Amino acid sequence: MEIHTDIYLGDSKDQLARLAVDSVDLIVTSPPYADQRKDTYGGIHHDKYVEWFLPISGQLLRVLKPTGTFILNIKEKVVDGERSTYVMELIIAMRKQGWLWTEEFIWHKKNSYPGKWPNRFRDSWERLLQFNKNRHFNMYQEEVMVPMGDWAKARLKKLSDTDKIRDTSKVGSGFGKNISNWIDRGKAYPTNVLHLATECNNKNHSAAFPEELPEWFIKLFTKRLDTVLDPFMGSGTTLMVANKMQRHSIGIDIVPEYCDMVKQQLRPIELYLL
Amino acid sequence: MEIHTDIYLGDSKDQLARLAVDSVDLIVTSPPYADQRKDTYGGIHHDKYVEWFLPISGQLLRVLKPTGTFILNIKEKVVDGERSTYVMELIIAMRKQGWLWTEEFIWHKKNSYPGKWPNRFRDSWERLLQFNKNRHFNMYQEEVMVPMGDWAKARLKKLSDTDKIRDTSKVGSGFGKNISNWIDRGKAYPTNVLHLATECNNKNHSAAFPEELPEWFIKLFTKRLDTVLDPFMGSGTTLMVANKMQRHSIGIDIVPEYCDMVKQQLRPIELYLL
DNA sequence: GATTCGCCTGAATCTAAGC
DNA sequence: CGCTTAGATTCAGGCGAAT
Repeated sequence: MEIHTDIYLGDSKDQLARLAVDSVDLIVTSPPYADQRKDTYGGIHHDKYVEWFLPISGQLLRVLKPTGTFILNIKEKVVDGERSTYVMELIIAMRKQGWLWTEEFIWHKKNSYPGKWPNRFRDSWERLLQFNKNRHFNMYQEEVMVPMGDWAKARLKKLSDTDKIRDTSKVGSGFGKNISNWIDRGKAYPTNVLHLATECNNKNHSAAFPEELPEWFIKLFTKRLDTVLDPFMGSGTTLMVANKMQRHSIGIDIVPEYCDMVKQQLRPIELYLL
Repeated sequence: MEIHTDIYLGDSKDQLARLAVDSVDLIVTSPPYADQRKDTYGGIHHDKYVEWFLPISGQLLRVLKPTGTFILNIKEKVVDGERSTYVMELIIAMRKQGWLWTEEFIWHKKNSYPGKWPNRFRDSWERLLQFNKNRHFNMYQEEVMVPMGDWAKARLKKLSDTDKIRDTSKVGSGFGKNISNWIDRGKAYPTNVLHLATECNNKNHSAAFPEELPEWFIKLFTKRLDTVLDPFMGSGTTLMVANKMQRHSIGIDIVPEYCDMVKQQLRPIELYLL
């Protein structure tokens, strides 16, 4: 039972063309945002971003399985006192390309970058856009259930009358059944807001992507031996997590140093699994 | 020192035409979302939403002072398995109309509506879009500062050498001065993510708008005797808060019952203030 | 061992100076 | 005068060392 990890060096668009149609279960990636990371990725201007990204998302649409999911981590920065609109335009353009814009998760970065400005607060959230090929896709919700907060215990102690009335009026058998489930497992389904701190350890690469983020989506949208793709691999956080979780993975990056580094880091994990 | 509260019954676009140019300091509103509230507001279809809203935002652009701010609470719902894109299109259209899209705050609704779906989690956030007429606008950041985390107290007990070095190396006199500020106030500036529960004890009006929401923006963007406008008043939460905070306010609603109700509720507040 | 404490830094953004 | 770069401002989580 071997876990494959393939790393391709080169431009995403070109390397993606080498992958087979309908071969990937989940794409999780954080591409270079507009006007950032000039040194490594060239820094795409916000006016050219949609034009730059569409050929890539076209390839992603090709390689993703019909039941698969594409998670895109992105956030527009401030340009000349305004939020840039390229992400809005990208969503609209990707829908025309054939994607379904299924959901937008919020990543609340609890430790956001400090700073003070006369007419703006610190930016402490990013978008996690979910795209799909079909309305029906694989989703394993039970895998990401979270422990209930104290509010649940308090509420369970004594159900108010309106609680009962309101819920039983909507679905005949819903509420009572759920309650028993809650007591059994003490867990609840999460929402579309994720609270995670950015990675803050002193490694060489800038991995502002905490492991919990890909981990959560890999749990939610794949099962063991599925295939995860990150076309902007960077320091390889997504691949590392996929590997640990017994998923096949494919990573692409244009920076040779990143590719080498990820290969280095994967070796010990593979040995450990043997 | 009398606080004015004006309530207009009728269609927003028409009633806004009665207001003077550059007369409002802050607009906070939660218009009917697309495909919702059919019974009271007619239920605007998501394909027609931009077309419906632009004449209203045009009037708002007219009545807002150059230093004023427009906060728009909105969230697209799911239509046929996808998030509707009308909010994205609205942002792009309003920029063409002359608005600056300055910021997007996230309202994290800690107690979101319960429910379970096969390929979707509960939606627990909404957009709070900030629009302005100019890059420079009034913002009173100190009014909404929040208590610092515990780490601050510990840190202030004894400043480490590196703390001083890091900051003094960059700015000659910066850090010592700041530290004293911190001691004085023990507070920090907030971020663009707001954590508020939805109002549970709401009465007749369908839109659950907690008082803390308009309160926060009124503190942040206005001072005493400024004017606050809500062109979709509903149950009048914004006006009530504005009144309590000694701001003039203007409310518009097409539903006579809401206008009557808000007038009723305002009377005791006015008496109290006298 | 459990807890505290200090060090470190992260997709920030504005203003002003430089070219 | 427009574009680019430097300087200034400022929180919170995580990790390792110390108690």
